[in-house]
Amino acid sequence: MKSVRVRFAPSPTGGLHLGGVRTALFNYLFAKKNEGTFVLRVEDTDQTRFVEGAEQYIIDSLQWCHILPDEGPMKPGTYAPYRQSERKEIYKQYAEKLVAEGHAYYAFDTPEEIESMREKLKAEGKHQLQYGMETRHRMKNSLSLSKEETERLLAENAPHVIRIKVEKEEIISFNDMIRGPIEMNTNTVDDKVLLKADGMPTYHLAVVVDDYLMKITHAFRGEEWLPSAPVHVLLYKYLGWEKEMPQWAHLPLILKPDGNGKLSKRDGERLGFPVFPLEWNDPNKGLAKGFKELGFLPEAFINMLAMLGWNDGSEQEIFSLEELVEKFSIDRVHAHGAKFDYEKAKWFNHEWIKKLPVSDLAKRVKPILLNEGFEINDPQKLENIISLVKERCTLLTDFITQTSFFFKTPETVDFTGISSKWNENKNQFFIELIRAYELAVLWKHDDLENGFKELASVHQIKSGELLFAFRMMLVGGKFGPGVFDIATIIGKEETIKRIRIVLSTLEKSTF
RNA sequence: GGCGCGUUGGUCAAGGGGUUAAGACGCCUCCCUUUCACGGAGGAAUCACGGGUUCGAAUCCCGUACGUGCUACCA
Repeated sequence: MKSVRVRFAPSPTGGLHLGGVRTALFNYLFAKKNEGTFVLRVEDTDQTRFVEGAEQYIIDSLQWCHILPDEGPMKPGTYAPYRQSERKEIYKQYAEKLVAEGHAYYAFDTPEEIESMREKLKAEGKHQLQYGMETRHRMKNSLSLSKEETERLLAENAPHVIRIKVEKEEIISFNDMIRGPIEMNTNTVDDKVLLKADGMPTYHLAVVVDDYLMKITHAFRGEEWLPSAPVHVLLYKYLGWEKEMPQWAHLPLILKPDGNGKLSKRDGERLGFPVFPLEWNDPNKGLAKGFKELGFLPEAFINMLAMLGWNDGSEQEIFSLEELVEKFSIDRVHAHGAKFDYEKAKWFNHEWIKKLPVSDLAKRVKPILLNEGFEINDPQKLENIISLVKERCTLLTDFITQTSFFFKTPETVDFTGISSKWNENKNQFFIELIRAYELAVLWKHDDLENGFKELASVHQIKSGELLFAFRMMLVGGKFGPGVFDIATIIGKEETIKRIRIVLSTLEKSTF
């Protein structure tokens, strides 16, 4: 059996958005599952749209998600180079071969001439405005021109492209791993440009040549490529590579959450969620935050992406990369698009925060807290804090507000809940609590709680109201883990300090 | 316009001739918790429409509608 080689071939023009990462993920899963090779190749066939830094961005993104290519632009292997701009001569050679064998031709038309052809067709009431079997004889190309004229133009270096010559009334059929058998008539296929006037290939020529030369066995790409698949099948046929044609899978689209159409960067801005794995700074479109910066775990990110268009038929929803490799099967990928749901994406992250071992989670949370200016000197203390608050955190960045009171005295305290019910008795309770806590030798959770409750019954106050006030003193707001857990961690001195601060403020405002 | 692909609650979805049509997110109610979460128990909400085929259709076939993609010297 031939070993599996899949390729991920993004174009470095607009970063790498959700759909792109998912294609990469499915490629990776399929390759791993079959103990095959994952090839990363860069489709920079259009220099005018190439964005500087995008190639590195793609690599960084895939590394963040732990989809590490075995081969790629960073690690040239047997089939290098992987950048299409570096393979220019290879494509030209095959394009010329196709011309020589009568499957392609030179076309000398200017864009204006093509435009006027379309205008004319429109005027004639035609629906199909393509440069193809119906129109090529009216145009300026090596099929309509005499041999001498063609040679003269070529000798003069007249600008020209090479177009595929699509034959009439031919049924193209191929099998899609997701959609099953697909048939299309060549009559609706136009004579696509294969080699551009600048000598660069179009995508159509480049994929076919690269996949063949790099011995690709399985090719996954977005559904938007389905209509041009016949051109690629034709190229395999004309180049005599039919037996080497990879198996295709056209992945469904990821759609906007609210309306219609493919998810775009603008939708993210409009609806307030990221569409890029990492922060992406497009020189033309500006900065866009990524899932990483917003506090997503890569585990949750790929888990969420995998479930958008695939499931294993069971009720399981939380999968690690390893589990995905084990369970993945291409025939369970859906044929229809799925709307992206940011709420569900956050739910995945929440689940992963709860699932990850505390020590692992601490490593990822620590830099975020350090960046916030929190002082972390005791790793065990950090882990204790994290295990106390992790259920309350959906995003990694939530740990900032959920842990700040462990590191800093609250700057503002929400008094609205306590000041209205405040009285001298309660005031006296806390004064005595300070005294009792000052005398505490061991600073233990249960002792603190018992002491607190005994004192409350002495004062004949329901401990609920007091606990609420105590929480305000320690946390500053109506959230966080148990108050005695907090007191235990922040320590005697800090606990007493916080009670005093609030007490004096209340004294000023209430009495 | 032409061609392709698709259509199960608001969203992600299981199901592939006989089911009370799973489950998850979100929403609502209650329990737990004298906070916020976690957790637990419930609830509302679905087979796009019309024809066939069949004893029987969400499931198979055909139409229609709707959605979406392509229709560039972009990928």
